[in-house]
Amino acid sequence: MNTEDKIRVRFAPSPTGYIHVGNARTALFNWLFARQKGGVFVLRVEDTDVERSRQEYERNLIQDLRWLGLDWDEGPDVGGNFGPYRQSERLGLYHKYARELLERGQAYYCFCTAEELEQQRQAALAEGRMPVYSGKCRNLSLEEARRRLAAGEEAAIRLKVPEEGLVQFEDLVRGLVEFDLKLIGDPIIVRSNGMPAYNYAVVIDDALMNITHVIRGEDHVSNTPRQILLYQALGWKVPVFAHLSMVMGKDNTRLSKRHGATSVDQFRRDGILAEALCNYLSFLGWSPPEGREVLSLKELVGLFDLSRVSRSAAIFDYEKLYWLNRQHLKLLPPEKKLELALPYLQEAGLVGKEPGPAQRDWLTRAIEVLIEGVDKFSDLPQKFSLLFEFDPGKMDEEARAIIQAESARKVLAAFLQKTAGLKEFNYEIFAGLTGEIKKATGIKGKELFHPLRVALTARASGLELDKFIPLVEEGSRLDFPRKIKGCLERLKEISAFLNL
RNA sequence: GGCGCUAUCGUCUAGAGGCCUAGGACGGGUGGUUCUCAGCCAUCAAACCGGGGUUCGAAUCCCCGUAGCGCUGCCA
Repeated sequence: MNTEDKIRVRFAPSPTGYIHVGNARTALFNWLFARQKGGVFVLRVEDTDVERSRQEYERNLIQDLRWLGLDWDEGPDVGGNFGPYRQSERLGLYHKYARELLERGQAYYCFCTAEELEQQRQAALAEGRMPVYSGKCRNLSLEEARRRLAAGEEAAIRLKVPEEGLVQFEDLVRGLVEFDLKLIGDPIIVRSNGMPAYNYAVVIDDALMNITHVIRGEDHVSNTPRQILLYQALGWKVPVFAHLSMVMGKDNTRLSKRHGATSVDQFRRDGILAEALCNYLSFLGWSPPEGREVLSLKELVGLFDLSRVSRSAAIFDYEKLYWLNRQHLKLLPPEKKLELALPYLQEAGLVGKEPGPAQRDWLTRAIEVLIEGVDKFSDLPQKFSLLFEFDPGKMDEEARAIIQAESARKVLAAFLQKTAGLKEFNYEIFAGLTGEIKKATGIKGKELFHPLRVALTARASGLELDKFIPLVEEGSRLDFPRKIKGCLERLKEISAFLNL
């Protein structure tokens, strides 16, 4: 394969805030396609909207994309042979080709005012027509236009589009799509403030950057004919298009803050794994050929297939994302879990700034057992409260009921009595004692263990006691910011609480 | 309003005319795992938008309707 037909795709966000999962999905699909085909992935920043674009947003964008695990071969931060990669730095290019179109008579200056245009638009809408530009300035000569410009008048530049005919293209996910030229009208390519219009800038950039496949959201389908017309006017090769369906919220409206976390940044802060998010995002409109669904980024690259992308909109399902995250969590080595969990535990005030080896070792084991069934890292501190908190006064109804049952009081009295003089406690002692109580009272199983669980944890449910007891005992000897109470201390408190 | 796109379990989807008694996954229900919760395992319920064609045969192709979404900017 020579460089001429090497696949080149791009992700071209505008830096107007944090990156949304819908856009992240588009970025991912482009990246997967490029990586699988041995192509080039380009990052281009579309910052021509002076009103909304902000320099710092570009940093967020890059940070989010990198966090997701996507990398680009060319972009504003890494350079490349087709730069610059910020539209604001390509203004000269847009003007150059606009001039060419003007001189060839394929574009013209339009002096119509915004008010004038708005009036026509309303009129068209009222009559049920497609609001198409009237063509008022279409036949102004370039000389006259330049005279008026020199005299201080402002003008936008419009592309001269054939009045009738059909524009069609073969969309990789949608098949043949066609539009009637009568409904298109002459689009503005350069605004009167000198900035390029979106539909113009993308074409110049995609063409100059040798983009072969334009993979983007479905909301661009209606822009595509105008862009194709531009390619044709410039005599350039039209790329292949693939339009991805929209991502919706639970109520089938566009995904927004109302629906919960929607930005990549939010998911990262919630403690969702990047790989799980990519895995989930890949299922929005695509499905793997075999049944296996828990897939690494690398596996995704191998399996991805644009021809398997579905055409209908997908609703973002947090439950499935969490499930996938749990699956990816399980696959992580213990050290990695500790590394990722630590900030959340520190934030919650459970762990100090630099935990020593003993604490790290203990935390690693605790995380290993507590992370079962946890959706995301931000839920972990709550789980840790099982170890760090013990307050009989805060027991819920269920726990109280268990501990106050007739047989429970019997078990507890016996257990408390046997542990009264103990200086230390561990699981072996616990197991020995419960054996004795079982023999002495005949109480066993749930009746025996459940009250003891409540006595030791002040909760009705939690870790298996053979895991819980060693963790609490060892944890109580470590110097955490929030002291962990040992079992004997807990028993003393529960004894006082129950008045036994 | 116009134009475009879409339409399979609650959700993501498989399905490219007979392999469909419509498959999988999430979520839900039930049972098991002899301390709980979780996890895990097993199991159940759950869908082809409606109407016409085409065909020996349609979830799959065509038309109409309906619904949803997108676009309809000198935003991107």
